[in-house]
Amino acid sequence: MKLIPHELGSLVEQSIQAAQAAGDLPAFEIPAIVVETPRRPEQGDYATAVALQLAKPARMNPFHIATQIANHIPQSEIVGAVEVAHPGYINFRLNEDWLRQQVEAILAEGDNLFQLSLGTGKRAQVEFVSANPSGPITIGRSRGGVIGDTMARILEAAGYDVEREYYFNNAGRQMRNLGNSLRIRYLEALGRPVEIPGEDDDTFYRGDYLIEFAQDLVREQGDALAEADWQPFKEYAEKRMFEWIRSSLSRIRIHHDVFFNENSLYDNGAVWDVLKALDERGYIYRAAVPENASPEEREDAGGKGEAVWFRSTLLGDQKDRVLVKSSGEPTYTLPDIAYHVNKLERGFDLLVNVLGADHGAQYKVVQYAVSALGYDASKINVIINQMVRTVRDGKEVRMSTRRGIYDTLDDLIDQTSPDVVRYMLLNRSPNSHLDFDLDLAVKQSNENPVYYIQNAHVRCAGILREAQARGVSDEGADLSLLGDAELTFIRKALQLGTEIEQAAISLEPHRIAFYALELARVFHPIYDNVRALHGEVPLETGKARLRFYRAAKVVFRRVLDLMGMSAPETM
RNA sequence: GCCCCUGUAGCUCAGCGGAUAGAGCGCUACCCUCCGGAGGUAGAAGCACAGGUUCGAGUCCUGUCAGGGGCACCA
Repeated sequence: MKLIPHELGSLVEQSIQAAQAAGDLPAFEIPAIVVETPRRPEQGDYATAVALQLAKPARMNPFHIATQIANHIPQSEIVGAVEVAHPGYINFRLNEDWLRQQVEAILAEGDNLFQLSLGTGKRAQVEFVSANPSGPITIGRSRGGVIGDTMARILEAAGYDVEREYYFNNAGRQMRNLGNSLRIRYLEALGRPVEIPGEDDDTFYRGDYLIEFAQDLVREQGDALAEADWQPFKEYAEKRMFEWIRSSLSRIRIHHDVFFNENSLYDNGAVWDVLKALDERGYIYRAAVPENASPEEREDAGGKGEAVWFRSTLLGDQKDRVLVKSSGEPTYTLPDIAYHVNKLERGFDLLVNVLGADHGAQYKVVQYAVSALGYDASKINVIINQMVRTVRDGKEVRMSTRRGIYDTLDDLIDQTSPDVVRYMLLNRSPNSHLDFDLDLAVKQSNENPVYYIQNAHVRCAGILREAQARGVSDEGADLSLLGDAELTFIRKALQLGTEIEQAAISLEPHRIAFYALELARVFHPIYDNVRALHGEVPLETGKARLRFYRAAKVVFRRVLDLMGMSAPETM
C-alpha cells in the first residue's frame, strides 16, 4: 500500500517543479519534503512546512510560496482538498471516498499489511540477548531481547531478509567458575564433605538452580564424577543453562536463527588474524602500561608483565585497550573485534546490535578497531538500552546472577503473561531507564494497556462471530455508507505504514508500541457508538460496518504481530 | 575526575527544528449494562535552571543542578 506522506511529498515536489516552470516560483534546489500529521484536525490530515523552509532560498513570503505550491498540486485520487494556512503551511485533506475504499485495500493485504519495499533485496542481521550461559535470563536481559526481536520483526515488515543472531562465550573464567560451583553442589548432593563458599566468594555461583542441576546429575550419573575436575560440570551446566535460556525466550516468542560461539573465532584463527592485521597497520604494541600512561599508573604497574595493547587513542579513544593479557590470554575485546569483522564479511547490508548500557563503551572500541582495519564502522548500528530496575514493594530488587539473587524472565512470565512482558519491555524508548514495577505488572487491572489493545482485536472478532451466527455477511458491502467515525479510524490505520518505515529507519521499535495504544484509543469510542448488528441500524449500513470491523481486525492483528504479541479471538 | 543516558502533568512515559506540548494510570464529575471479560464523555494539572543558535527550540549548542550507568591485563 501507498505511504501517504511519500505520495503527498511527491505531489508537492511535482508542484514546485511545475510552478518553477511556469515562472510562479523562482529557481532553487528543492529540499527533501517532510509531510507530517498535524496535531489539530482543522490543520488537515497531513501537512508540510516546506514553504517556510523555502522562504530564504526563494527570497519570498512563505505564504505566497505555499499558495503557489497549492495552485500547482497535480490531481490525485488521494487528495480531497489542499489548504494554505499562515504563516505558510500547506494542509492536505484526504479524499473520503478513497479513504473508504482503503477498507478493501487493507483486507486484500491481510497479514502482510504494509509490507514495505524499503529493505527488499537487502539482508539485515539483528544480534540480541547474547547472554553467556552462566545463569538464567533476567528481566534486564529480556529488555534487549524484546527490543531486538521486535526490531527484527519491523525490519522484516520493511522488506529486509532478517537474521537473528545470538553471540555467546562458553569458555573463560566465568564458565570455569560455573563448572566449579556445580562440582561443589554435586559433591554436596552426594553427601561428600564439602565446604560451601561464603558470601564474599564471588567465584561461586550461588543460585539454587545449581543445586537442582547437581541433584539431576547425581540421578543420571551417580558418583561417577566424584573425582572429576570442573570440566564435565561446566559442560553439563552449560547445556542445562542454554536449554533454560532458550525455553524462557521461546515463551515470549523469541527465537534465534544463529547461535554464534565465540570459540569458533579461535578455532579458525580469526582472532589472531585480526591481531596481525591491526599490528600491520601500526595499532599494536607490547608494554606493561599504556604508552600514554600517567606517572602514577606507571608506579601502580609494578609486577605486571607485558600485555598487547591496541593503540585506540589514535582513533579518538580515551585510552588504549589491552587485547592480550600478559598471561597470553586475550581479553573479551579481541574476539569481539574479530566477531564484528566476521559479521561485516558476511555481507549484510544492515547490522543492528542490541546492547545493554553496561556494554555501551565496549562497542566504541570495536568500532575503532574495525575502522582501523578499513571497514565501514557506520554499518554497525547499536541500540543501547538503559538498565531495567526491578522494583517490588517500592524498593529496588538488586539483580546479581552470581549472588543468586535475580528476577528471571520465567518468574515474570509466570506472574503476568508473555504479552504483558513483551509490551512492558517495549513500551519505552530504549535509552530511557525502565523501572519495572513488579507489583503493577502482576496486577491485572486496567492500568495495563496490553488488555486495552488486545481487547480492540477481541471486539472485532466478537462482532464478526456474532454476525456469522446471525447469518449476516459483509461480502460486497457498500463502503460509501461508512461515516465520519469510521473514517477517523481508517486515517489512523493508514499511518501504520509510516510507523513501520520510521521505526525501521531510525531503529526505534518502541514507536510501534505507542502507535498500538493510540490506535486502540481511536478504536474503542467508535466501537461504542458505531453499531453493526443493532436493530435500528439498516442492514446495508450494518454490512458496511462489519466490513470495516473486519479491516480493523486485520490492522490490530498486524500491529500485535509486529510486537510479537498474540491477537486473541476472545478474552 | 572523565565518558554515555535521563530530567516534560500527582505517577509512568511519548514527542520527527515548525501551528494551541500528548497518552496511560491516578484524581473530580457524569454516561453506558450493550454486539463488550479490561466500555465511554468531560475537567484540573507540565517542558529542571540559565544563556546561545534559528524566521521558529521540549527538540540543536554551552554551562549549572539532579538521578542512573560506565570508566579492569572481567565478560
